[in-house]
Amino acid sequence: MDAKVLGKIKVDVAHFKSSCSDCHQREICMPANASSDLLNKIDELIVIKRHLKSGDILYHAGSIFQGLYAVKSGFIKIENQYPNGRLHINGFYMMGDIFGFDGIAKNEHIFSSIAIEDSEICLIPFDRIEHMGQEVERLKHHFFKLMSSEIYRNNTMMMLLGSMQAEERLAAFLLNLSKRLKFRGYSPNDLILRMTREEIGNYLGMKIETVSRIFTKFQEQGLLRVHLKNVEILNIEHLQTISNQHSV
Amino acid sequence: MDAKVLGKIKVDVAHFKSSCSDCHQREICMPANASSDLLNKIDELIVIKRHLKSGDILYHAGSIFQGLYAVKSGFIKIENQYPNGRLHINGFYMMGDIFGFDGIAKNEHIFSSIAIEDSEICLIPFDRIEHMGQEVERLKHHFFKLMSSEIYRNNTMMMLLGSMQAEERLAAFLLNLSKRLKFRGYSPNDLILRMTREEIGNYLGMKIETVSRIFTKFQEQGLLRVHLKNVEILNIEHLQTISNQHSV
DNA sequence: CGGCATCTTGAGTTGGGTCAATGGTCGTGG
DNA sequence: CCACGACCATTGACCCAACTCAAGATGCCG
Repeated sequence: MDAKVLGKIKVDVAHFKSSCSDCHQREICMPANASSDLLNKIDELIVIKRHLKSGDILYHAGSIFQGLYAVKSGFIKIENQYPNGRLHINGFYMMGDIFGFDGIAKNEHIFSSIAIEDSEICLIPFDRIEHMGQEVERLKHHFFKLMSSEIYRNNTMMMLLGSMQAEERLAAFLLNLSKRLKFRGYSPNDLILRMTREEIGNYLGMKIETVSRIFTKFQEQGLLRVHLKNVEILNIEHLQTISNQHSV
Repeated sequence: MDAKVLGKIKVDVAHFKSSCSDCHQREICMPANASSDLLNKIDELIVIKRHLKSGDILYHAGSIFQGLYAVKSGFIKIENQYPNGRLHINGFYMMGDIFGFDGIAKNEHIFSSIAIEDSEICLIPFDRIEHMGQEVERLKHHFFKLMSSEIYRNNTMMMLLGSMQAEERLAAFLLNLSKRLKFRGYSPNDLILRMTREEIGNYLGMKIETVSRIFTKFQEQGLLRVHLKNVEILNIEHLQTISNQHSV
């Protein structure tokens, strides 16, 4: 592994410091507390960088757990295929996000991980971290925090799925994407959806037709300008109101 | 702390070895791999045992994170109060379950934890574990596994909330309770619900009237015998069919 | 025994699902 | 460059599961 690659990876790793996995409504971002020692340590850990094409499967349910993954570029979806044939998309991960925690419990993955556009992914071998002892304690602690955030994020999704109306869900989804893009230095108003309407619908627990209808409605209300995967947010405040409106 | 108390705690701790946090459909139970050294180690860690009365708050959103909790007896619900006033019950924890992971991310709790019947709880101070070094590596690893299981459990709930019908949800809920009771050596057919219809409804993303109607319907179909909080499962296979039926 | 919380049941309404048809976009290959 | 086909998105008409509102029933506790 040459210095240039190491350098690039170091950039990835920087995202660890402030990875904001999927914050809905409340902020759950990590404190920027990783020392440069830690970063060097991680350089030794991140051994594999993989390029995925859209549709490629990174791992599927049952694959042996090798470690966690950091998204360098692109978009990844995590989905769960149930024995009865049902499928649920668990989350979308973008640059700087870390995923793969589902593999820790049984040492094999429970979900599947699929690129929804061409992506670059770094593997962080977990067992190596686990056996490096004291030095990487802070890193481990960070993983605990990431998992805890994931649990919080999940709860937010449960809340969304369990008690929000379709319009609120879509508004929350768009605001979440917007926030994550802003966090990464992009415009919070110009979204390019990397997923299909079908995937959005599955993620949000609604049908593709409903997703489509609500996009149209939001556009008619002047909240968005929608053209297929390009979504421009015109009135973020109103969108916020919608995502919170059905109180109690 | 006297020997008797230590002894009692050791019993709690045994649940760690095979804690089955909330398995829906697929089994996610932990391998029984804790050595007795480890158990002794944990004895040193578990310092506080608390008795809670029904309705008591163990911690609430914003409380400083002290550690994880193991349920010795009773029933605990975890709920999340949103700024807009909405409330969502995240899960129910019973004897042998470990909860409190929501506090790790920000070093303060994000959810609230409330006893829904008189309960006994053991605190496992997390920072102490984090700073005990190599010896408790396996314990830490176990916590990683528990958190990973929790993430899986959450996903199952998302799936349930996002795409299952009311009858399927209630069937899945009852089967889950049944399985957890069986796992702990109780009859899988005689359930005493510790939560109200309202709490069940909130957890499952449906209204109290719907919960009630479905209980009635299941009873009419001869699947259950229901009398308030006492539920006897008469036909577990049929219940299983219902919870899986709406394939694709 | 009364007061209160919880649970059940009924009647009417509606959000979002289903089914079906059409329209757009993009990649591929002639 | 255009034409074809595959996929994706939109729109309309209809329907039903679950919600809302409202009234009663049941059990519990002082």
